[in-house]
Amino acid sequence: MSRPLTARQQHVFDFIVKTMGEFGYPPTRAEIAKALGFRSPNAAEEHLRALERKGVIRIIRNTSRGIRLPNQEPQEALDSAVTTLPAANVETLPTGLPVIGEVAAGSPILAAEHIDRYCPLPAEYFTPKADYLLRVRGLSMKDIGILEGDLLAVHRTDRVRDGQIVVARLDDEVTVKRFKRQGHQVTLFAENPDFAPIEIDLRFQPLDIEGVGVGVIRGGNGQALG
Amino acid sequence: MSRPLTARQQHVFDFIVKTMGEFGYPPTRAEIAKALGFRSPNAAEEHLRALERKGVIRIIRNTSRGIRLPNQEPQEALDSAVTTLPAANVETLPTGLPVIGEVAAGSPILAAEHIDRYCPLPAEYFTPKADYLLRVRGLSMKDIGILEGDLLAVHRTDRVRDGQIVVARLDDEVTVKRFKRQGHQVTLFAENPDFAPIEIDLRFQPLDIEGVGVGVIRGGNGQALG
DNA sequence: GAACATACTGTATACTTAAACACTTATTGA
DNA sequence: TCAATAAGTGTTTAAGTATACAGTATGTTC
Repeated sequence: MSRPLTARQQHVFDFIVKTMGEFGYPPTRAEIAKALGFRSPNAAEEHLRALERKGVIRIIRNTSRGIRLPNQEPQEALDSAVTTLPAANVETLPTGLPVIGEVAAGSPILAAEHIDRYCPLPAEYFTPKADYLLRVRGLSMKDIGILEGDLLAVHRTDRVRDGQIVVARLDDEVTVKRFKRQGHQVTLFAENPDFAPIEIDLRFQPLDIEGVGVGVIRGGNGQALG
Repeated sequence: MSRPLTARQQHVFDFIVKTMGEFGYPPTRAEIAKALGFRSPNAAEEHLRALERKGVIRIIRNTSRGIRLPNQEPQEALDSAVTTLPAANVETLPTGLPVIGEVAAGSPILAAEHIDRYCPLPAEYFTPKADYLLRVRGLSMKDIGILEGDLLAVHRTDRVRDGQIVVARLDDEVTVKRFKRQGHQVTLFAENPDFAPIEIDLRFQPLDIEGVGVGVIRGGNGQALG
């Protein structure tokens, strides 16, 4: 661990947290300066650099309000907002896990029109909890028993570990693979000798991790087994 | 209340929610345009105006990333949503499907002492309906995606057709195989080259068919996927 | 058939913001 | 006492961003 924050750095950090809680987005340098009484936005800039060096925030370069708190987990609250909001908009009150079919390019997985139906299984049946069921296309994961048409239970997160089965978005296509990372280099392994691993250099190619696989369901849609 | 969102407006809204969950701050007009495939940031601007008119977001004027979700407000609402949903499920789901672990020699499958627990899924989720879930031992069916530890949903019947996945009792052992019959001769095929088919002559050897496989569930008992 | 909303393309402009550079002052530890 | 760190002021600039204005096309409603 690095050194603790100075009193002034703590003030800046507290203001960031307070702003994000109050407004839903981080402050600018100018806003920090005004709140803390600095006459120059550069004072805020240098405080942010110090906070980043000490690991309590992350700065996204050249991005307005590009401040992230790695410690905080807004994932849960916002995730449930995703799943409850469509329910509020739609007249029906579906229970259970949404089943996601085809995912159109450029659109988020949980968009309402992707939802085929609901599977009457509580999210907590799986650990960590499942957020949706993704209908699997292709046989690239057949060697670990994930076949065409299966429903993959997915827990939404972008924090994944080596060896996990991940749902990733690559060139706007959603794919299921085994994840491995070495520095900038990510390898997505199929579990089928007919499919080559996919290599991604995170510096040049974007990779969105949609979640990790936490379960599989086959059958139940009228289709025969085998 | 105002009119519901159009499909496209829902896409934009979903992207905002996703971005806030993923990065901790809302997107810019340009980021929305890029994600949704617009060539002009003005398309995003006008969608944001529409979303604000319909009350699902609030726009802070002349502020970068100045988008707020009024729904995101209270921790209470989200917490109660989380806590009430499982409760609703418990009420609606009476018992669910019994999960059968080890089956002792000489005893019927559905004997009470074999029941590990219950899976909160209605029998009718599968077709034909499932009567119980059998925990699979061994990898003899791995080529059709039935692995060690999986739960095989079983419909109780002794009328089976060629090619079906059956639960059979052979020498008081319960086994899962693919069924094929020619006159007196029954062949039980494994789906794994390491296992040889089992030949049974019904005139000399008893074969009890316990049921047919109608589905598979993996995960959900705390075990990791993959 | 006119009026209106949705859903965009394309361009332009002014404000917002991040971030570099130059410099000052005080405090701390070697 | 020297060097490093913290905590600033003040200015500048390029990039990021919101937002207005002018169109086009396609539906839906009265």
